[in-house]
Amino acid sequence: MADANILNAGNTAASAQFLREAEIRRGIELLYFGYTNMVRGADGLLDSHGLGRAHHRALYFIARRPAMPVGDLLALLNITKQSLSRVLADLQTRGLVIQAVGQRDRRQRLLELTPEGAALEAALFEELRTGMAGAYAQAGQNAVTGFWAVLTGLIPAVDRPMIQELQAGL
Amino acid sequence: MADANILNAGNTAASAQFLREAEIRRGIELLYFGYTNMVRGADGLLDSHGLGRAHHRALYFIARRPAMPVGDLLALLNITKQSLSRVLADLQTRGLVIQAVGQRDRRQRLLELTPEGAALEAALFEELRTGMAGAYAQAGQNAVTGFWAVLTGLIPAVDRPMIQELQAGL
DNA sequence: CGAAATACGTCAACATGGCTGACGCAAATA
DNA sequence: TATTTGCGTCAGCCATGTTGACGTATTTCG
Repeated sequence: MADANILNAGNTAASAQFLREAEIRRGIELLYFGYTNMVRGADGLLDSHGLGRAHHRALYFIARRPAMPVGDLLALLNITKQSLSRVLADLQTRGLVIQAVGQRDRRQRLLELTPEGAALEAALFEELRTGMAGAYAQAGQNAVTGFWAVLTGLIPAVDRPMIQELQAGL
Repeated sequence: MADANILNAGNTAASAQFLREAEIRRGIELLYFGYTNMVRGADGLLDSHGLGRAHHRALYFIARRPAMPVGDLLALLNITKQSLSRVLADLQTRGLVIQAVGQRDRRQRLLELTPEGAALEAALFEELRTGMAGAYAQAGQNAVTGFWAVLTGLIPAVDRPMIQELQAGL
């Protein structure tokens, strides 16, 4: 992160060089292939449970933030409540997720994983963990820091607090 | 990249520490949000042309590798030819893509962008470029190198040559 | 207190972009 | 010449996103 200040301290010539199209395209492509390969890692396990990627995303975030209200999950997933409702209905029917009435605000429905849901999420996470841990180990800690920095920069500033809250204290 | 050797030279205790779950989850989440925000950047322009993300992916790769045979594009996109055929039919109908018979192998159909297709791809690329260039600039060159390294590690080794060929000489 | 806003659920219809299976044809290759 | 390869196509299905319209319980505000 400190590098940014050093490198871009008014050095527009170096910036222009640095931001050449080929380097941008390389980033786009690696991001595309890296992302799709990561999520593909869990497809087999999802399939064996009759679930899809949308279910995985919901399980993932509920595991990450237990007692999350439906509205917060909607904001993270950035989909409509109608889309989410199908996914949540599936998960509840299968006994993987339960809802509790909020205590502070009784209109809220707080989402929780059942023990079975937690077990499945853990198994799904393990599939992702393997790939990510391998990539981290190959690249080294310094690279991981850069990986985080660039990805953070891709997220609109308004959305960053939401994600920081997700990751806070973990 | 050299860091990896230094950091992981048989230091299993440090590795275990380094690969803690929280750091894995952070990577998963940033990769998810970073990827979705990047691709979302082009949605407006795609919409205004009546196209979707699948069309964008095809346009992108055809622009990247002119005269690419259909089979190569299928391998990059990792979808079925039936799925791709719908997308290519749309693009050809709109005059954005044309096919030429291969000279070496006349069974092949080599994909090319028309001038209109190239113009649209350039505009779509500009949407992505803005976001990626901003992230690169914020994070710094050193971070970008780490970003590439981690993402490369997420791609199965068998697939890497295909992507390197895509990026070769650019 | 009463009105308005909020959090959530639901029904219905539709679009996008994946998938499988089955066939056909022209061109290259064994 | 027989087989394999590269590509196209018809047909149907599935997962997951969308819009629009309503309903209900609860909270908040004037």
